[in-house]
Amino acid sequence: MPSNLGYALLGLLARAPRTGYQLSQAMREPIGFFWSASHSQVYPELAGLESARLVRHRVVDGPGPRENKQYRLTPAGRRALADWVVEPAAPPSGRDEFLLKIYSLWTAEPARARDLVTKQREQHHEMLARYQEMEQEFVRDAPSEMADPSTRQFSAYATLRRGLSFERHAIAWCDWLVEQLDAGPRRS
Amino acid sequence: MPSNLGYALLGLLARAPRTGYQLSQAMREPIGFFWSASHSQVYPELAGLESARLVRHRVVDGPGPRENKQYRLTPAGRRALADWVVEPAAPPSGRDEFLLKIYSLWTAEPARARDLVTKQREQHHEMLARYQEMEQEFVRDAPSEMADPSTRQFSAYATLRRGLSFERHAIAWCDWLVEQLDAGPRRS
DNA sequence: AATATATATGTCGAGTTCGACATAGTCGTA
DNA sequence: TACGACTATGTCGAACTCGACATATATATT
Repeated sequence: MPSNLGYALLGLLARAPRTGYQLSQAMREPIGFFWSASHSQVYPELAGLESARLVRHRVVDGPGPRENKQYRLTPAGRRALADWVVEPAAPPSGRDEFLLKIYSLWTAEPARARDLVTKQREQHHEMLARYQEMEQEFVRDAPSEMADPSTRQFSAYATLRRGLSFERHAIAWCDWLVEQLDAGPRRS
Repeated sequence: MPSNLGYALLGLLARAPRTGYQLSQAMREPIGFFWSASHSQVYPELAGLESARLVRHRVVDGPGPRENKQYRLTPAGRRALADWVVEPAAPPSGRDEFLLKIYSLWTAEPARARDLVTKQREQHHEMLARYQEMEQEFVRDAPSEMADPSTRQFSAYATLRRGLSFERHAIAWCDWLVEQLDAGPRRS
């Protein structure tokens, strides 16, 4: 049984054949927005998927110095992916270093605390801008597929839409927090 | 240098002295909402913090069968926590199994895809209800501290507020997604 | 009286993840 | 022509994480 990373790779290969290097790049972006992995994880996982007969590869020639192994899904791989997709997902273990800091924010100097939050707000703003650019690309390149749930473009757009919503709400929350910090201690 | 888990424990001990068992429970809830860890991680980490002189323990008697080690922060521990809090947080590695499934949703049968999303929506709804109960507890127990950023209650409320906002947006996104799935393939 | 659950602290092994190391050709820039 | 960045595939070790195992008393339920 593949790991989540394995299914991420199967999901990419279901869209198009790719080399290990290309898969590694795709794991940075766009998959990295919700599941990241470095190339040192990708290559062993890919070997595992092949020994489980879920993917196959053939050597093609490319610009690089090494042999290019292009991977594709097998019918069994396609089935494994479709079965996994509809199984309920485990609740996210939810590791957010920033929220962990916020939980202890009361121990910090107020001015430094404010800096931390405004810096985080800026980062969310940058991510939002990046997502908005990606949204424009969808509108440009695949306006009709975006509304058709049976297309790979729709699935990708759905994840992007979650990112947009998430960043907007994170910014609003940062704004609220800065407001509270600026108001300071108030005895009622 | 402690790990993030170490700082989570320091953050709990900055609020009150606790035993390893109590810390393990707190890592489930409320810390678990943004940073989870099982007791098998807590005990070794606690030993590490002690050898770094960031916490100290003394044996007290309790209801359990074993000795109760009650831990507290040292001045150095308090300093280490306050310094860590205001350092910028690393961007979250963002591992969301559900979004990974959504990225491959187009490979699934429409009816099963719909089931998956509505089930996820229900889970978000349950979490929202839980958070709302916790919010009521804040209003009941510490209405004045909630507005004072220098209190531990404010910090905890700030994280709760993020959870509330996150769940509401997640539900709205699920609703949008179900709507799209129900509309089905539309050729324009 | 028996059973299950909570208290309480730990160890162990398997799996996951990350950064660093290794190798080497191509292409654009200074 | 030297340098860095990109292409391309892989290994290695350290750290992190999780579930299972181990032990043993107090309390509540059946």
